[in-house]
Amino acid sequence: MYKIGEIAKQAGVTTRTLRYYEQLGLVSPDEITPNGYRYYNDRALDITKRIKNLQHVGLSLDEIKDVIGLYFQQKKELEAKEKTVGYLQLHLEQINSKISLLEKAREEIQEQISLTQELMSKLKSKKNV
Amino acid sequence: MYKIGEIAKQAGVTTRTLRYYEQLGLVSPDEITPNGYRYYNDRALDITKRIKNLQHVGLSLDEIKDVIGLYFQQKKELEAKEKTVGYLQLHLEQINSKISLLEKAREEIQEQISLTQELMSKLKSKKNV
DNA sequence: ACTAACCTTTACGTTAACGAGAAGGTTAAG
DNA sequence: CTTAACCTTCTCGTTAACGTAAAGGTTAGT
Repeated sequence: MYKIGEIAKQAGVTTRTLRYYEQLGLVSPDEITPNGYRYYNDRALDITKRIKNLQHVGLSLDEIKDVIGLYFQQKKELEAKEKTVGYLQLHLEQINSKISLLEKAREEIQEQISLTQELMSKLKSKKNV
Repeated sequence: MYKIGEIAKQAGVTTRTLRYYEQLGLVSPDEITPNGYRYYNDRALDITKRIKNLQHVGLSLDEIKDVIGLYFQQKKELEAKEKTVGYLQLHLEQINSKISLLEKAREEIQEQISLTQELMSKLKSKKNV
């Protein structure tokens, strides 16, 4: 069990952020002692890291709320599995479309790089005459 | 030459957004007539679309401002090419790290999908006894 | 020349995702 | 048993990226 500061440090966020996530229903402490101290487990750390990653690639906390559970399914509940698969596939498409946007960008950048480098070598050969 | 509404429509943004981008120095009209009307060319449309894409994969307008020019280099200026290549490579790394985050997410999702589907088929075979 | 459908600037409003105190209680090591 | 380093709940502030009128000028088709 870790206190909030420990989790925050490991996940690279502030304690404020963790409480805010909790408020949004994204991550919750495993236990809250009578005096109000939050105690987390490793799972909360993983979730927090994943939230950060998804956020970093352009998802809002609101969108993340809809999908974060899909990453950390307990293998117990046997109901409504079909729905789960549906959500997973939707999310997969979302991810894939972002990937292809980024890959397009990457191609363009690489093209610009080689174009520019060609230009530079032409300039250098002129200088070396 | 297109008026602002036309560009907005094509790019899938509002006119407000275009003026806001202009204010940030991201896209400018080709010409502004004496009465204040903005007239754009196709290049502005391309830029706007690219901005939207980059924004969609998690870059802020501030970050975009630093790189958007790299996508639309005029092949004229022959100075400072080395710097340009440097910036391009930095941006490329940025893109690549986002891609790998997304690919990790994708793998996890796919794993969850197959896990869940396995579970479902087990359940179905039980039912069919 | 009329009018719908554009365009302009100015300015206040909104949402998301926290940051930054204030005021005070808790823990853990020496 | 003291004290530094934690933790708590407020509450107000901030930045980004626009939205949304308000009040008025312009264009283009009939």
